[in-house]
Formats: sequence, C-alpha cells, structure tokens
Amino acid sequence: MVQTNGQFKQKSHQLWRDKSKKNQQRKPSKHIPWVDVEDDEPKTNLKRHGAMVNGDNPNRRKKPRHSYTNSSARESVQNDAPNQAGPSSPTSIQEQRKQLPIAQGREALVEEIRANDVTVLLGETGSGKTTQIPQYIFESGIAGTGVIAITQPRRVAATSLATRVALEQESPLGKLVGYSVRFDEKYNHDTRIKYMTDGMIVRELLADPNLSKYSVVIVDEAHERTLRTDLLLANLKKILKTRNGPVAPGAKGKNQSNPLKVVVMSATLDAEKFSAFFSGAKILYIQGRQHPVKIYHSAENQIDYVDSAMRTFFQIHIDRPLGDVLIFLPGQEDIESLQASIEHFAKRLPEGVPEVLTCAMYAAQDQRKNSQVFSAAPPNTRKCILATNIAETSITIPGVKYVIDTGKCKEKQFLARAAGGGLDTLLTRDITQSSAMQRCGRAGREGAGFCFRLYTDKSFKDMEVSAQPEIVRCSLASSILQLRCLDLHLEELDLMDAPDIDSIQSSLKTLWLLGAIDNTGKLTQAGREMAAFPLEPQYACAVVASKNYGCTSEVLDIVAVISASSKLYIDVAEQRESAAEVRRKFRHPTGDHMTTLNVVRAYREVTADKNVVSGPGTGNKEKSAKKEWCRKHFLNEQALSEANDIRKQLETVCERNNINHTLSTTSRTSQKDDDSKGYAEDEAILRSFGHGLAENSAFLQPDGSYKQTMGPSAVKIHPSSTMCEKKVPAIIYDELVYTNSIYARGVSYIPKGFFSSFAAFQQRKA
DNA sequence: GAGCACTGC
Repeated sequence: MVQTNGQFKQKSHQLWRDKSKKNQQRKPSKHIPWVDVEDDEPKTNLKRHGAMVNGDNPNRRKKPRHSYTNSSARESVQNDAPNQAGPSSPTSIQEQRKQLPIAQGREALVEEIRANDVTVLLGETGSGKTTQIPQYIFESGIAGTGVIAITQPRRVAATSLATRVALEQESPLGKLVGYSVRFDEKYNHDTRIKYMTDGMIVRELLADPNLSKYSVVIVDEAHERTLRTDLLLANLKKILKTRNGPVAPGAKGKNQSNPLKVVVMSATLDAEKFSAFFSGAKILYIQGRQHPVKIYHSAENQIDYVDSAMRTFFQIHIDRPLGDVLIFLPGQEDIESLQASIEHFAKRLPEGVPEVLTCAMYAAQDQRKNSQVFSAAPPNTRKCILATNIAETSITIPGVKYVIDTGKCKEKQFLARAAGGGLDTLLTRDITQSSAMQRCGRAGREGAGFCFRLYTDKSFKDMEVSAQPEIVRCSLASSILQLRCLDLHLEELDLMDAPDIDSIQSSLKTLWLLGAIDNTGKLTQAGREMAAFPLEPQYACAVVASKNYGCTSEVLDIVAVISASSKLYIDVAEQRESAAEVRRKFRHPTGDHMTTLNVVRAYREVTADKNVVSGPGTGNKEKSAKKEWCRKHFLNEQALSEANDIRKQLETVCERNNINHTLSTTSRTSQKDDDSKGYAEDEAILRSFGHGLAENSAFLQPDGSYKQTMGPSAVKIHPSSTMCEKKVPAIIYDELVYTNSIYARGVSYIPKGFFSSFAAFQQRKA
C-alpha cells in the first residue's frame, strides 16, 4: 500500500501489478470469465400490500427490475431537461407530464393518499414521483390550505426540482412552488409546494414542533436514511399522534382541524420497514422508466479490483461497440492509479481500436476537472470515467453504456468507544445490494446497458441489503443538543433504528465537556446559544468562548472554512510539492487554524485590491482575479466563497444571541480593558478553539509521539498538516480519522497552561 | 507520510 509516486509509475508498467502484499500469491488469469446472470434477478423482498398504481403489466409486480436507483429526484429533472429547450409552450409541458409512467396511476394514487394518514411510495427511477406526487396532491385539494413540504437530502435536488415543478405549474419560482435550502430560499405566503432539504425541516421543528403550517410532508429518498431523515420520521410519527389523534374527551377537536398527511418515498427495498414503522402503512408501487441492464458477475471474486477493473475496461474497449464506461472505485488513490494505468495501456492499443479518453470524478478534485466528465468524447473515442460514490447518487453522467463495479466503497463510521472522544474510521468496505443495483442502473439511463461486477453472484447475495442508517454510524452530539432544546431526549424518541447506547453516552460526554449540558444533563444557557449555530457543537462552543477572548471575528472566519462542504486545499498527487511551496507564505507557526485564517485574510485582500478600481465590469474582473489567485495557490475557491456565505449566516446568529461578531484582535484598543485578557492574537484564538476541541487534544510524549489527553490512543499528525513533523507540548485537532493509522487532522499548538485553566473552568461549572 | 458522500431558521 505504501507506494510513492515513483514506485507507482514503475509498477504501472507491469500488467499484473500487486496493489498490496496480501495479493502476492494470486495468479491472475488474463481474461476475466463472466457469468451472465440476467435471468437470475436478485430477490427484492418486495411483498407489496396494496395496489400497483400503474399496473398495466401485472408481471412486473412480481419481478421488478434490478435497477432501482435512488435519485429519481434529480433524474426526473435531468431527464426532462433536454426537452425544455423546445417545448416551453405549456401544452407540451403538460403532454410530458401525462406521458410519465406515474401519470396513468394518478387517480389511484390520489385516492390512496386521501384515504390514509401515511402512505409509503416505492418508485423506480424515472417514474416522476418526486415531481408529480406533490402536484397531484395540490391539484386534488388533499392539502387543504396548508403547505406541501417535500424533503430532499441534497440541496441541488431541492432547488432544481422546485424549478422544474414551477415550470410545470406555469408559475414563477417562489410563488406557488418554492424551495428552502441553506443560504437560499425562494418562497412566500402563497407557496403551497415547498421543496426543502431534510436539514431545513429539522431546523424548523425547533421553532414549530408540530410543523403546523404543513398539511402534507413528503419524505423523499427516505431509503438513504440520513440522520436528519430519521429524526424527521420519528418526529412525524409523534406529530401524527397529536394532530391526527382521537379528540380528547371534552376537548373540542382542534387537533382534527389541522390533520397531517405523511408520504414516505423510497427507491429501494426497504419499503416494508417504513410501512412497519408507521404501523402498517400502505405501500404503493410505481413503475419506472429504465432501460434493461445486462449484469455480469465475475466467476471469481477479484481481489485486486484496480487491476481487474483495468482488464475489464480493455475487454469492453476491444470487444464491444462504442459507449462510455463508468468505473466505480472506493477512493481518490485508486482512481489516480487506475487512470494512470489505463492511459498507459491505451497508448499501446493495436491499429483500428478507438481512442480512449479518461476522466476522473471525486469530491476532492476541483470542480472544473470534475465537470469534464460531462463533455462528450471526440469521434471514435471511448470515454472512461473513474468515479467514487459521487456518481452513484449525486451526479448523473450522460452517455454511459457500461458500468464496471468494483463492489467497494469507503465509509466513515464513528466508533464511540474507541479513542476518548470517539474516532472516525474511513475504511474500504463492500458495498450493499441496493448500492450495487444503483451502480448498475447508471448503465441504463439512455438505452440498454451492461454492468460488469468484479465479484461473484454469491458475493452479491451475501452483501448487506442496504446500508446502515447514518444514525447508527455518526456522532450524535449535534442532534442531541438540538433535541434538548425541544426538551426531547434522543433515547426516548421512537426511531426506526436506535443508536448504540455507547454512542449516546459518548455524545453526552462531549456536550458536557463543551459546557452545553450540566452535571444533571440539563441544557445550559451556553448550550442553548451553541444550538442556535448551524455548526458542529465543538465549533459553536469555540464561537461562544471567543466572546471572552475578544476574537469572535477571527474564530468565525476559521470556523466557516472548517465547516464548508468542500476542502480548502486542492490536492493533486503530482503537484503536492509545488502546491506546498506556493502556500508556504500562509503557514503560521501555531498550525492549521491560524494558517486557515491567513488564507482567508489573503483571499479577502485580493477582493479588496480589485475594489480600488471601480467601474463597469469590475465585478467580472474581480471574479477572475480571485479565480486566478486561487488557482495559483491551489486553493478551492468554492470552499472560500461558501465560507464567506457561512460567515454571513453565523454573523446573523451572533446578532440574535447578542454576541459581538465584530470583536477582533486587530481592532483592540487597550490591552487591559478589552475581552482578550491580554493574550496575543494567536493565543486568544487558539484558546477559543481549545474550549471546543478540549476532547480533541494530545500531549507530546518523551519518545516524540503524541498521546490523547482524554483517551488511550497514540495519534499521528496527518501529513497534510502544517504541524506534521513539529514537536510541541500539546496539540488540539479538528478530527481523528483512522485510515492506515490514527491521524489527527486540522492540528494546532495549544498553549501549555491551557488545560490546567480549562480543568479549573470545568470544575467551576460543575 | 496521505481524503467516501451529504447537510444546517
């Protein structure tokens, strides 16, 4: 596994390269034998209660296709997109609506939803359920005067769906049809169909625990089982009892006047579980529009999946008609290595074989490169896309006819019991059946396709049916804190899957150390303040603590970058050294947090410089100057501009909580009278973070290694950190991730005396 | 000595 680039390049010249030592004994066959399993479809466990709503073909009901995919939301939008160019005339949009597979079941669907409080809809890809169901409900009057909410796990889905549905309703976006996602909302008092992220509706729960303004809540992509979806489902079950429950004797039926309807939409196999959770709610099945995908399994499991993927690619390339190939791999490292191998061998193909164009797609790669997967291959060229799970749900790539599925992915898992404050693992593991079906569905978007699985049919059957819900694999600190604000306890909530008691206790301990709850487990005033921030409790705590050090402005800058969704630094293996060189000027001796602040300040100066020359067209100039500056420094502009949005949002939260966010170390007047307690700038900032990250701290040992202060583990500083190789008495870190070893990432020096004063601080509180 | 994917009044 430990390969430098040099070693790697050498190895890629050998056809049978050993990716890891454990593969040494294996004698790979030159040609992978494939087993055709088209007629041996996986058992889907679909015992459907109730109607198949568009059942013109009763056989389909017994034998659904493999290729459910779960992002029908985005799919239906994207599928329809090409048609939007010509038919902006209302009739053709209405024609399109009528032609969707779901349209013929419309009346049946509406009647079922009208008759039941809770309905579970199982819809295949391209059925149009996400765009049509809300409109059917609205048009049939089921929703009364209330708002129909449709939740989505991802922001882009919510906004693009709302755009499409507004078009179908022939109403400008933000009126009848609107959306609400972080940093962006378009809706008004007349909005009746509202697409929103699941995170947003969970936030709304805090202000309105009964979600009283919604008459219908549609939980889409429920099978993804995000933490927020699970919390929402639990709350919906509770709300149903209140709003739809029997009228209490003597009380006037106020609860009947505002009943709630819940529609749970899923694209995979666990419809029964949702049904059971809502006491046997009716399951309706909607047929999709998906081309057949022929599935091949390898006769043997391919242990060296990178090598097997390469051989499979060339088998396809040489034997099969043109059509792009999508290869699913677990991570960046494998993608970079496979891309190099494929490019190497593509140069040595015999005459007459088409050219190969490779492109890679993973979250850490910069957007411009990622977007290359969308451009069509030149004539007589086959495009080969190497992607992580990002291509499984989030993004749909056109032109794919062949999928190669390694059967692996990386998954983050929170181990509450390990290493003090918990430990995130990021390890390669086998995918699930529904993930495998999702991946193969990617080959059938535009026509019949082929899916090559680098594992046996038996391995497929041995896979978990669906992924573990997020709630059992994540830190719960943030959710517990939010629930405490509603006087709710996570452990008392009726959840579909309850998290481990260890996980709850570890999160409670974290919250106690942050001062968010007291010794009796009661929410503190500080805890209430922390909960107001859309931040991990650790960073909300740092912001709250910064009041006392007079550096809220700086802490907000750093926290905003840390909590942005994309990484600040662009990391390309071949350019690591030049990137480190050009970014050296940002380095701060205390480590990564202050270094981040330096980057933010420098970025802001680029903007300020360009503002000096004002006039028409300056905006674009400024934009391109920023872009160029980021490119030059291997910085991700998306991260910086998102951080800017987050900062603005955090400022408004500060204002509501009477936290002065303008308090800055640079605007201090007198040493004695300000809030900084006389600390130097960096020390004030790091002490603020120290409060949030006390659990994430380590002391230097005599042998030069670091050991956790609140846990048993030895930790290494991640090589990407500015603190790597440095020896300071104590460090704090943003996270601890176990990959090949336990690495601390986002590391800073913390003043020696901090922890003794912190301990005293804790005792005072207790 | 090296990073799966999402999200937040």
